[in-house]
Amino acid sequence: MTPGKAAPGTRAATSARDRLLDAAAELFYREGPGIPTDDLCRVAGVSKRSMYQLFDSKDALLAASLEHLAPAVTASVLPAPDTGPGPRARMLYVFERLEEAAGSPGYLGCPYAAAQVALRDPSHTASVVAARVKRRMLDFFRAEAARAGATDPDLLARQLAVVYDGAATRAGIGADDLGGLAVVTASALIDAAGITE
Amino acid sequence: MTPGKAAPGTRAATSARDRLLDAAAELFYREGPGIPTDDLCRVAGVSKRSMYQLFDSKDALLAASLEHLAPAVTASVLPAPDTGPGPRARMLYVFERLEEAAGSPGYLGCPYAAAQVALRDPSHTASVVAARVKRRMLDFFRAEAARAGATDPDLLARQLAVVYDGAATRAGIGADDLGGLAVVTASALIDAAGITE
DNA sequence: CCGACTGTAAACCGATCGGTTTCCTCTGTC
DNA sequence: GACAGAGGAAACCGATCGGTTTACAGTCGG
Repeated sequence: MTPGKAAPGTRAATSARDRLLDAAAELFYREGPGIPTDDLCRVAGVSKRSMYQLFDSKDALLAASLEHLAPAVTASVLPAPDTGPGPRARMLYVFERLEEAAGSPGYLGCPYAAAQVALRDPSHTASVVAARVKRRMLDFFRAEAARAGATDPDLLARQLAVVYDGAATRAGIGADDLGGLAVVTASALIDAAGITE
Repeated sequence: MTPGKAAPGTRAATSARDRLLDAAAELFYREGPGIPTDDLCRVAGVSKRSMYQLFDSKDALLAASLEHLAPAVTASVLPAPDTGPGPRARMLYVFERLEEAAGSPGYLGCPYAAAQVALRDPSHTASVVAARVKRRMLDFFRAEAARAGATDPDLLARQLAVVYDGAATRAGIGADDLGGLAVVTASALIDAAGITE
C-alpha cells in the first residue's frame, strides 16, 4: 500500500507535500538543521525524487516547514482574537500555554528561536520566516499592553517577549522546569507596568 | 616564521593548544558546531596533525573551548566576589554587562545557551560543560537574592536567569537591541521580590 | 489493451568532512 | 655535523551528505 493513503478507495489522507512538511517540522526541531535529507524522506514516506521536485533544496524545505507550522503554533499559544477576559488574562494565557508545552516530554524550546540560533545566519530564508513569527508575537503583546493601558506598552511587550524566550530556552535546555515561573514572572511585570484590572 | 611565535628568539607567545582553544571558541560561536575542523586549524595556525594529538575529537575540542572560555566569561559578567555595593547593585551589574556585550557588533547570544540549543543533545560533553556554567550563574543570583532578603530567593534567581537568557537570545537573533531593557526588567523583578535597599 | 504520467526505490555522483598518515623541514642537543 | 624529536603541509581514506538520474511499478484516460 502506498504510504499516505488512508484506505483503499479514498483519496490520499495527506499529500506528499504535507507529510514532508510535517516530518521536516518535527525532525528539524528534534535534531536541528543538520538532519540528513534521507531521514526526512524516510520518515515522510516520500522519495527523494519527489522531495526535490516539491522543494528546491533542503533549506527551502526547512523554511517552508517553519512557515507551515506557524498558523498552528500561533493558534495554540495566542488566545482567540475576541476572547472574553481582559488583556491581562489574554497576555497571561500565552505563558500558561508555554508552561504547558514546556512540561511535555521532548520539549526543546521555541522552534523559531531554536532555528535562528542553530542557523546563525539572519539572511537564511528560514531565519527570515522565524523572525516574522517572533515579530507577530511581539505585536500581540504590544497591542494587548496598549489596550490594558500600560504605562509604556512597548516596554512591557518587549519584557514579556524576553520572558517568553528566556523561559522557553531554559526549559528547552533543561536548565529549569518552569512550573509556574513564566506565568508568575509575566504577572509581576504586568503589575509593574501599572495594569491593575 | 612559525605562527604563534611573537618574535624570533622569544618563546612562543601562545601555545598551539591555546591558539586552538581561542579559534575554536570564536568560530564555534560565530558559525556553530558545524564549522569544519580545517577552518579551525587554519585560523589557529595549527596543523590537523597537532590538533588531533592535542584533542581526541572535534567534539572534545568544542567542549574544551567552552571550558576554557568559562573563567573569562564569568569574570566579565559577574562582579568581583566582594565588590562594595549591596546585592541589588551586584545583580544589576550582570545585566549591565550583558547589555554592553549585546550592543557590540557580532553578538550572537550567550555562547553556552547557543551551544546547548545548537547541539540539541544534553548528553553531549559540550552540553554538560555549558550546563555547568549556566548553573553557576543561577547560583550567583540565588546567593545574592538570599543576601538581599528576597521573599523567595530561589524564585527571584530563576526569574533573573530567565531574563538573562531571554535578553541574550533576543539580542543574539536580532529581535531586540535591548538598550536598557534587561536592566529595567531585572530591576522590576528585584523590586517585586521585596528588595528595597 | 495502450501509452502517458506519477511517484517510489535505489543506484549514482561529486563534494565535503572527520580523522589518519606520510613526508619533510626546522629546532635544539651532543 | 649527526641525530632525535616536534610540528607543519598536504595527501589520503572512508563515510556521509545534498542532489540527480535511472529503472520500474501502479494508475488513469482512451
